[in-house]
Amino acid sequence: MNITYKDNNIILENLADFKLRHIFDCGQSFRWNRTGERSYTGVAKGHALEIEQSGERITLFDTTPSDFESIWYDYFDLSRDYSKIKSELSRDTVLREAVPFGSGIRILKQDLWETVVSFIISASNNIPRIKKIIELLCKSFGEPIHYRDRLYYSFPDFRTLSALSVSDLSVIRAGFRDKYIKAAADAFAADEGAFSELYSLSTEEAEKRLMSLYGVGSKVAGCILLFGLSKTDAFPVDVWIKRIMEALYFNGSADNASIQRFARSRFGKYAGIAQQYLFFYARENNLGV
DNA sequence: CACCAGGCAAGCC
DNA sequence: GGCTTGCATGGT
Repeated sequence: MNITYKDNNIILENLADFKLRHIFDCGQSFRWNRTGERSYTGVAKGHALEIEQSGERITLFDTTPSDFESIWYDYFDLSRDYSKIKSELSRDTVLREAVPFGSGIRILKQDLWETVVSFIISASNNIPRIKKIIELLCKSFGEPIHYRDRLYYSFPDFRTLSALSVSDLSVIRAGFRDKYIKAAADAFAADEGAFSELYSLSTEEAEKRLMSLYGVGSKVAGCILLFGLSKTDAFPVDVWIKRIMEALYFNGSADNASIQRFARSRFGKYAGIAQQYLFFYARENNLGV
């Protein structure tokens, strides 16, 4: 990868395995929107960013080398060799076919607290509405961020949300999920250390602790492990993954726990990345609808 | 062609 | 089974 800094923009060249559409359209994050033919704009870690891709050339607008190094390089998981992972996973015949459909997928390293709340909101919900609720949450309780003559909002921290009542949260129209959000904020505020500890725990142990949160079950915990804690062996099973796994590996019905067990033993430490290729493959091909 | 009523959506309790 | 809400769907 070639990194240059020119006119307040960071330009990346010769970066393999990176496609914005694959990264932002696989259900892992909810705060990025298409703002141009080839660009997306979003907010992460308290910073807004517009990022554009034309072919192999990626431009991060109006940012600094310092922010690139301390935020975006890590956020976009640029140190990971996805080519190697893809070739390892492609020993599986199903994945060999699925991987090319999402060849530019990267697992974003998102903020833990943000993923906890975002995936609590995702339960029994659809993406446009999840995005709306999160946008309302940020507009209502986040901090304003000025970027390129526009106003954006940070994701509100847990202390801010913990100070609210459940009824204060009704403005975001999260429905029955509002009490889960409040409970998660209280849990983080009560013992922040218990959650920063999760990074160093095994996937199983971290999953157990996440599932002790009100409103966090197996699927939501899996997403938090994968997207918020970078536990690449986590394999969240949602209805799409369930359908495609049943079709391609089980030749019939299977319960979620069996699917998760099977996937983790078959795909190992990169099961979660395999899950993303399978998810994208299922969506792109309208499988299991 | 509006409008309404029903179902329902990447789960969890 | 119930939960909130908004939206796609199909019927009037």
